[in-house]
Amino acid sequence: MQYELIRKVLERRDWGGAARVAGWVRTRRDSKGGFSFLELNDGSCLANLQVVAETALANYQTEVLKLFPGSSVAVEGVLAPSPGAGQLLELRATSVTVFGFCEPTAYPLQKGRVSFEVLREIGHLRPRTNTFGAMSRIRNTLAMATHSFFQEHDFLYVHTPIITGNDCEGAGAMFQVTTLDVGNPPRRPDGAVDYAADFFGRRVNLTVSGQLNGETHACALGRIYTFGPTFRAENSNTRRHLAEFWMIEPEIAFADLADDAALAEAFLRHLFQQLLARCRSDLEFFQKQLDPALIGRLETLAVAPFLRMSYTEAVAALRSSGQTFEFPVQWGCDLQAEHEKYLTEVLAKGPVIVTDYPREIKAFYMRQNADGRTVAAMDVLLPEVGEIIGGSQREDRLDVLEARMRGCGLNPELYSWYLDLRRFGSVPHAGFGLGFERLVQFCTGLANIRDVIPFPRTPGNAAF
RNA sequence: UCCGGCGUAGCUCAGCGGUAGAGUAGGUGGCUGUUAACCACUUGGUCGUAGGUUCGAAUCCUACCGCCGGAGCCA
Repeated sequence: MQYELIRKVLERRDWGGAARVAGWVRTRRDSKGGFSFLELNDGSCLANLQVVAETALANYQTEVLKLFPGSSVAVEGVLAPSPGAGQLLELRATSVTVFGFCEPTAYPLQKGRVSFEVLREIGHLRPRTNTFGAMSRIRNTLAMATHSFFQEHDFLYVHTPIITGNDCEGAGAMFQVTTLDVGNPPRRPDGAVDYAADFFGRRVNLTVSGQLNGETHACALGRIYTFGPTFRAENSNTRRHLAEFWMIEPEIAFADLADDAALAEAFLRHLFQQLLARCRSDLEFFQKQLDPALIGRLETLAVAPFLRMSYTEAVAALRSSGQTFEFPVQWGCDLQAEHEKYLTEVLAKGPVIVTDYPREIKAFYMRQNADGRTVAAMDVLLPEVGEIIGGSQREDRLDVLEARMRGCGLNPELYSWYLDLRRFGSVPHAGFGLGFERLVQFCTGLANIRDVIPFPRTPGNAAF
């Protein structure tokens, strides 16, 4: 690499040593004392490098004075301690080479604050801001920490399909994938679209969950996880939903719900620890800008156990809370956002793992408990963000699962491969799905999920 | 999809029936080892779109579009 990262340069103290960097100008301040200051950022860290460019440079008048925010340059120079406040060192330029100028009247990222709403309209430029730089580094660290956690615990990374024929997974509306001419598709004699003529010879969609596929590998290889894109065609317009998001789905064999909850907690704890160790200055930035309690909360969660309660206990706690809710709490009803908010933000003041939900409000594949009315399900709830993990022990008894599917109006014949896992050497197993963007939200304090993914996909919006 | 709020200069916003404003960014000049630099002057707008009410609409009404917040769906 021809250029040294600014993050590395900022750690140096060898005054007089040479350095060569490249990056984008954040601001320029001119001094008639015979030089200009350039704040240079290359994305390697939050901090900028202060470059001192003297009028003696051959291109000072012709080029340096035309470096507005957004311009790209390479700078060669000599490291020196900085006499000014605000930075320890500076690079005294011996040459400034311009890659590209940046027209200030046209470039939307000038020095002042730009709102998140405006930044969403310039998704191709917002990675150049402090906020998106910090978010991107945190997102990267959380992704790598995900792999390190599972790899260190002997999980296999399994790639489940993006295109799926599982047309009744029940996790939400799906995007259809087809090569047929949608304006004039082939039709069967009865007028219905003839999907036998489609690319896969059947109707297929983008996946809403890798879980069913993941179970096949857990029930062969023991411990697996997936980490990939997931798609929901719901018309959701909230700060917590995306049509395309990334989900982490571990699946473990020979495990029950308690093992599943313990895994979720250990995983989250590892993520928080890694983040605190590796992204300190980015976290400090978000703490200063968005949430004064951010780092303290992560530090607590990196060591403290999460509060656990059964759904039945949660309902009892809500009913005796003295709070008036818009939706009255009753055993059997799903917990509303206001209820989850009370549990996490008032009762626990932190994450809560709620287990053993009523069978009727949960998915068909969740294992039925001995009480006959609940299933071995769990949700991990976070303050502000809401549900970040949904998981369960899977129903491993063939007859019980088939009966449950019929009860849900599903045709077991369409799931024969899934039922084979129970037919041939069935084992107790469990798993969960973690919404990666909601995790990034929680770890940055960014209120809107559209600001924690590079290119958000939401109803009516797929620009860039 | 439902409920509510908001669309005015590149950006952040004020104006809420009577000739379109401020800060900031940009330009010019001054000053300065500066750092949200500072001081003076200055460029910049079909007030989201289309109708309507009115002598007169950025301002009131209607519809549509977009954005934001809440709800539902969930991760």
